[in-house]
Amino acid sequence: MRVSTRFSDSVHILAFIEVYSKTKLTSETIASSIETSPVVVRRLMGVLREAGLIDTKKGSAEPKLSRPTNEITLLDVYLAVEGDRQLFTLDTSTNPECIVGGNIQKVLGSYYEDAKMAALRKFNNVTLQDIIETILVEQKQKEQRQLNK
Amino acid sequence: MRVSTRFSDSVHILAFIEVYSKTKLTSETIASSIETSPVVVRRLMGVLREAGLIDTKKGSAEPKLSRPTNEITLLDVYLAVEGDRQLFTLDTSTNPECIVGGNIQKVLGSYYEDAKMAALRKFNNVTLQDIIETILVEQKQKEQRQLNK
DNA sequence: CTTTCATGTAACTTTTTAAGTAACAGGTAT
DNA sequence: ATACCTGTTACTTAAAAAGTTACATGAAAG
Repeated sequence: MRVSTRFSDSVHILAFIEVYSKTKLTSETIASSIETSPVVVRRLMGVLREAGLIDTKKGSAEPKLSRPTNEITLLDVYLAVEGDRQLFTLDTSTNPECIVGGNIQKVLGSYYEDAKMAALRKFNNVTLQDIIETILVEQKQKEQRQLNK
Repeated sequence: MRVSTRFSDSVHILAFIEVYSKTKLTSETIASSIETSPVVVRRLMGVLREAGLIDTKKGSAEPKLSRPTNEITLLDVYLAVEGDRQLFTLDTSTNPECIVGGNIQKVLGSYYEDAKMAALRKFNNVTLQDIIETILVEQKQKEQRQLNK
């Protein structure tokens, strides 16, 4: 398949809404930062709205975060857009008559779960505030490097 | 895109080779346990061979593990088939002129790396021997449940 | 030594999933 | 009332992996 960038783009949208909260936040504007189409942005924002992460009003370009940035974690965003889709993909059609084929799904699946959980725990410890603050620090460094030239 | 089951299928192949080491191990036989085509199996086995996990001989249906099962980890298999592909996908085309678009890749990317590393560390602690022993225990439980009916 | 069977590999097709595009009904606001 | 924007549907395109076909070449048994 085409690799999904929905998680990545959703974090982008949330960070953008916060960083540019003083400006006009049309799906067009946000799309130009992500370099995608406005429809893709509106679709993702629909998902984020349903997950209770943002508030939007039809017809009006004023999306707002539903909670402070330090109360939104990467895990919240991940779960909003990916749900409980498996992270490592099990082959779910294996021969049940075979010792290996008949048991590997359950066995491998549980190790996959452990690994996924380890990753999601990391995401639960990172907030949107962390992301934004780090972005702003990176930006200042970048500007300083420009000046030093 | 279609979701890849290569990691899953590769573990399947390795476990199958060990569990059924006394039988004739054609790509056809292995494929019937995975419920896929022999070509897919041969392709994956090619990858596993290049990664030094199995030894095969052209024309002869006698694949062998290159190392004992307790010296092959899920991480070895994962790296063999997935390489260092990103686990969580960054959107790599964002607007560099924007504060968010210009920095989010680096920032999010590093959190993605942390999460991926946490997952891979789990995989590095699980050996093929663990997988096989657990499969065999599951199988015995299954057989016992049959008898109790 | 030839027949049978298997591997390794290339080329092509199909399937799947998400992104991109077009269109539009219905709010919002000046 | 006019201009703009969202939310949503339907359709098209793109990308990646799996499935399929085909075949050259090696192995091994009679």
